[in-house]
Formats: sequence, C-alpha cells, structure tokens
Amino acid sequence: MAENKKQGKQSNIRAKSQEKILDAAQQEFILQGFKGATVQSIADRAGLPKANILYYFKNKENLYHAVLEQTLNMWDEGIGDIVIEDGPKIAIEKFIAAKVKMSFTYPSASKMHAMEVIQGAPHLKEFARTYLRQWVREKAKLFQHWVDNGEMKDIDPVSLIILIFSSTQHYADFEAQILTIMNRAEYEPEDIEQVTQFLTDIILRGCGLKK
Amino acid sequence: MAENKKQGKQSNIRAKSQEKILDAAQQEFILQGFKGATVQSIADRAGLPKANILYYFKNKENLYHAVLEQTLNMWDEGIGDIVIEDGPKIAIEKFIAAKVKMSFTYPSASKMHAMEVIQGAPHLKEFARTYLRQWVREKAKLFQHWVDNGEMKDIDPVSLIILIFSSTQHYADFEAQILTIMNRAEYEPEDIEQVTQFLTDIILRGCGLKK
DNA sequence: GAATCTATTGACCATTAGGTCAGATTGTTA
DNA sequence: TAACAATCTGACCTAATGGTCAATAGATTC
Repeated sequence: MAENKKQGKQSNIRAKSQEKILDAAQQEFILQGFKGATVQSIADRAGLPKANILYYFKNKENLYHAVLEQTLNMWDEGIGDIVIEDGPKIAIEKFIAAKVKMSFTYPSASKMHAMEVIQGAPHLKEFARTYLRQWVREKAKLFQHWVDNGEMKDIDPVSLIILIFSSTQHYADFEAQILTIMNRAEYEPEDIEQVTQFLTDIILRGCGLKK
Repeated sequence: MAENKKQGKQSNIRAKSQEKILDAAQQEFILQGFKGATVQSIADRAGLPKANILYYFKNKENLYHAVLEQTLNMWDEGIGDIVIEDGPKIAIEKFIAAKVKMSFTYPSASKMHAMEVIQGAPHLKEFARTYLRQWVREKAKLFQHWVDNGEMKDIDPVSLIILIFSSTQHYADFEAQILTIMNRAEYEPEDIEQVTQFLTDIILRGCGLKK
C-alpha cells in the first residue's frame, strides 16, 4: 500500500514494458535458444527499439535470468500441494491434475525449463537444485508413509514422482510432436480433461489404487 | 563389397574425421543450441582446425542436419519392434525395455531430438513428421486389436504410446534434474534395470495386465 | 615417379550482434 | 511552470563468427 503511493503512471509504464519484454524474450529464448535469440529479435517481437530492452535489463544474460526466474516461480505456484490427510489416491489425483493443467496453460514455462535442464541446467543456481531435491524428498516421504501404512502398493515414491513429472510435462514440451502424431493444429480445451483422466486412470491402477 | 574395393586409407580418414566431427558437433549443439554452438567450438572439441570442419561439411546448417539425421536413425533403430503375435504384455515389456535402454545408452541422441521438438521442430522435414505419425498409428492399431480382443483393458492406444515415450525419454533428457533429485553424480548400470522394472510394473498394472 | 585426386590449414573478409552513449522526450512534483 | 527524474531511441563501436580461398602436403593410380 505504502509502496503503491509512490507508484504513479511511470511505475506502471515500467511494469508494462518489462512484462512485454519478458514475454517476448521467453518466446525467443524457446524458439532460438539463449545465444540464438538476439536482443533485436526480442525487441521486434515486443514492438520496442533494441536500446529500450537494454534500458530495462542491463544485458541479455540479465534478461535471461529474469525470464528463468519468472518461469520457476510459475512452476512452483502451479504444482499444487499435497498433504498427509489426502491419502494416496487423492494426492495422486491432485498432483496429476495440477501438473497437466500447468502444462496446457503455460507450455512456454515448461519448455523454457526443459531446455535449461537438457543443456545441463547451466543457469540454475545451486539454490534451485537444492530446493527441488527437498521438495521431492518431502513428497516422497508422504508416499512412503502411505506405503508403510498399507494404503498403497510398495512402490518407489521418487520414481513415482518422476513418472508424474515426465508424463505430464511431456504434453507441454513435446507439444509439436504430439500434435504431429494426432495430426492436429493445436490443443483443444477438452484435451486437458482427457489427458488428466487417462494418466490418473493408468497411474492409480498402476499403484493398486483402482481395480 | 565393390564399394569397399575403392575404399583405401583415404575413405577411412574421411569416415573417421566425419565421425569425430559429428560427435563433437552433437555435444556442442546440445550444450549451446544451434546458434550458440560455434564452428570453432566444435573444431576445438574435435581437435581439428576450423577450416577442416567446413571442408567436410559445407556449412554449419549442413552439419546440423547431418547430426540430426544420425540421431533420428539411431532413434529409429533402437526403438525395437512389436508384432501382433506378442500380445499386449510382451509388447509393452519389449517397448519399455528398448526405450529405457536407448535413453541410458545414447542420452545425447534423445536430448538432441528433444531440443529440436521443443523449439517447434523447425529442421524436421515433413517426411520425418509423417513417418512418426505412421509409426504411431501402426503400433496403435496393434494395441487397439488387443483391446477389441479383450486381451487388455480399454485404453487409448495413442495415449499409451505417448506415456511410454515420455516416461522413458525423460531419463535421458532430464538426466541433470534426475541426478539432482537423487543427489548423485551420474547414472549407474543398474539404473537401467531398475527403471525398466519400475515402469513396466506400473504400466502393465495400469493396463490391467498384472494383478 | 608423374599426374591427379584428396585432405589440411592459416590468413582473410563481410556481417552481425551485444552493448554504450548522448541527446531528445515525456512524466512528476512542489 | 520550472526543475528534476524517468523513459526512449538512433547512431556508433568492437568483438566474434560463418564462411572463402589459395597454397601446401599426402595418397593413389597407371
């Protein structure tokens, strides 16, 4: 609130410009890679002169980091949360539903992240790595608890989480390939429901949580 | 044979150099992307002068296509084949085993392919696209046959194939992330067996082919 | 062993891309 | 409305990169 007092039209302009730039940059980085995306191409896509981009972000490296950070925050928010009270069935359902929705709603975030990881995650700080590891361990502990409690089959929780990651993200990252296979031009809203249904069905049964 | 007659030491040199270049190029293209990989960096990695690279491959674009083609051929060979006599259980087992083995044995091929697809497959010719579609349709028809025959649950075959693609390739493409999660430096030979076992178990049960 | 391919490589060039900067323009505030 | 700050932008510079070329060395063939 106190901050908003200070924000006049200018801060608004700043925020608007930055957002426009970040969006354009994300597209270019995905399409061309870090080196392949030129400041000029980002500028063109954002409809701004090149020097303006460099005015808001000191340099290309800086801009890339900003895009990546935005992406990771989005991933973090969209992943949903599961708690011990859920039990394995609800937990898996929630988890899959959240990740599929993410994949179809913000495919660019997933693609950006995927490219970074494939290239060996050169820009992901140690912090991000440790955070992910902690996250997975924490959730794995929940599943292990349910396994020990006889609420689900004896399945390796970490492998299960990786399976859910991979099968859901794939629809974002490999969009081009899936559309090719299906001989379609783009996804339809119904696809979210269909994919969620399919994956939930197979994986729940795979975990012995459905006959 | 007749061809071999003509191959003396020179053809050997040619083959050896080209292979060395292709390997170096593949690494660089994965690490830096198409634009980011410089001919000089590829030359350095291959231990050859830059001009020598351009002697064997007219230009960078050309070299990229050569690497991509080699990659696709490898994918094609390593995917294994399933036939109607197999029945759904054996087919899924064979399919998963082949793809997991591929992912752990030639992760670079998978990564190269993944980057290309994420970026919208700009270099993949219409031919490669059509080929993939045909391949999937053909295999899907087998699964559909088994479904109609009551040999397995009523599951969408195309979604099943996509699930196997995604869950197996993930171990190659997201190697860096999985190692991070597991807090390990690199994969071990046993991992192939463990992953194959896990995925086969879940997916077979998911398809109602295992109690 | 001369003639003819094939392979190798340093020097060179044109283009492009990241980044700077100074000056113009617009917004803010008192 | 004057002074100040934030935004915008064309012109410019430098380094790096893809690609060419001509000259040299090595193989092959007859």
